[in-house]
Amino acid sequence: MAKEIEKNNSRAADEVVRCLAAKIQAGDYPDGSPLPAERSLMEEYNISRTVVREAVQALSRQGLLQARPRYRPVVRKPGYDAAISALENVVTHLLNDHAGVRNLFDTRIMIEVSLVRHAATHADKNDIAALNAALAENEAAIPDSDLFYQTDKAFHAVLYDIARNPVLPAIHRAYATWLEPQWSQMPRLPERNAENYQAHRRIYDAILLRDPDLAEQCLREHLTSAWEQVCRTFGEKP
Amino acid sequence: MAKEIEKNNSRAADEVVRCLAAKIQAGDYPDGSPLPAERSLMEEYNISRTVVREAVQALSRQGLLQARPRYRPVVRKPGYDAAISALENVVTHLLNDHAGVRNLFDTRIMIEVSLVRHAATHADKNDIAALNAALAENEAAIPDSDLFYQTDKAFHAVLYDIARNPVLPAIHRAYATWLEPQWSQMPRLPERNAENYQAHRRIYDAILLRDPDLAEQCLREHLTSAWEQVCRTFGEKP
DNA sequence: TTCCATTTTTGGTATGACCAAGATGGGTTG
DNA sequence: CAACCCATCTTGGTCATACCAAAAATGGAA
Repeated sequence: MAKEIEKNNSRAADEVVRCLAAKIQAGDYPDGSPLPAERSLMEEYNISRTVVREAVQALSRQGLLQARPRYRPVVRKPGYDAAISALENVVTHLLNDHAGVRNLFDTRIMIEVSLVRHAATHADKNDIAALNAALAENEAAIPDSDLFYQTDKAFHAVLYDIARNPVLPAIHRAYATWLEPQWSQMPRLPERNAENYQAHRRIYDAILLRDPDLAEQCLREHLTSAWEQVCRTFGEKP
Repeated sequence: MAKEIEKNNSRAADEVVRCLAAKIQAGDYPDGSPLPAERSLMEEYNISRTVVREAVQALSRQGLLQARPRYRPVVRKPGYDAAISALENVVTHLLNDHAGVRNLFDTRIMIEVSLVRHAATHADKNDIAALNAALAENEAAIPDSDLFYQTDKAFHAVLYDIARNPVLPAIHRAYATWLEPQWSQMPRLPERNAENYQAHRRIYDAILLRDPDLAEQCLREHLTSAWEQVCRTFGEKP
């Protein structure tokens, strides 16, 4: 009851936001369909267009709507990727300094260490097969740096999939997106690719051996080496 | 050059957003100070108040401004907590179903496992002392469930601090915030507190023994038990 | 100096208008 | 008949203005 009083404290748009969000989640309106026109929402809720636009803007910034500039906002049911995309702007600021990148990269190391340990103890035949396939494509792509980058991501993606937690692949995509600028400026050489492939293979072998400690060690060496490469490229100290 | 054309495609507010964001990051305007009044921004940028408000809303949703309903927006330099708070709304939706909560909780287990393993191998004297102190307060709070909850969080917080990565404490606060609703509905009994305290102690002991595997096992048992408690409370299957 | 009442400032909302770019529909053309 | 093009309507983006209520500033009284 105190709650209503607090909320009464201005913010007419908030109620509309909640209502629309509820409707989106309830399936009415369906995912992928355009939102009703602002002018019709405005009379549906008995509010001014100002408020409608504020609500729409809020929802789109939350990732529940995809609002291209001149087009009708499109409903996008909230997924883990939507959550991640909400972070994008702030993360951009945090990545402005080297320490920020380092901190983010450290969390990636931490997570991937967990993933390979988990894989080394829990991976089933299908997981192993997926890793193997990714590894093969990775090897085949050594001469083509662009393609190698894709297969590199794909190999790591398999690791994120093994845990069967839909949050993790979203996190992986986030890392890939956020750290992309760093990577894209780095020189890409086939010999470097071969090195990375060997690292992937060692990780894979350790998982096959069901040795989490070894897998962790290999993964750490792999990512640490990648980080040192980044530092050399940007002339920063590790 | 194509970029300008794309951006010219509407979005007058975006430029203002970028400009204001830059000024915030540059220190002009200083952190914690209120933003200029809308009407003055409006003449500074030669735009209508509509656009000013849109920009302010955008910035506040990104966490660069803290905009209470009726007050002047306050500048808040982007930190890791700001990033997390940007997630809040979407996460709320994701937590609507049991599976979402489970997925989130699993990531917490994963992260904390990494943390205790790290602590077991790298914690220094100060870290141990901090853990010890948190543990003592935790024990003392067993009879008082509210206080126990605080000290419980504090104990886990120490774990998040040991890795010396500012991202992690922010993540911890996020978990605490997001999972709070689940916890707050659970019965809090001193005997349950005592159980949790014992679990904390076992984790601490394992860290003291420098045994990452044991620490991981204790942590897993602790969190798994907590999860089962949640499931019993809400009548869900694990 | 402290405190309260008044005035000013400022954020929240409503209206109405205009523009330009998408969406629509009907007529023309191959 | 289908593909194409232009006139038109629709709709999102922006602006200007006005009003209200709450916050902040101000000034006078105790």
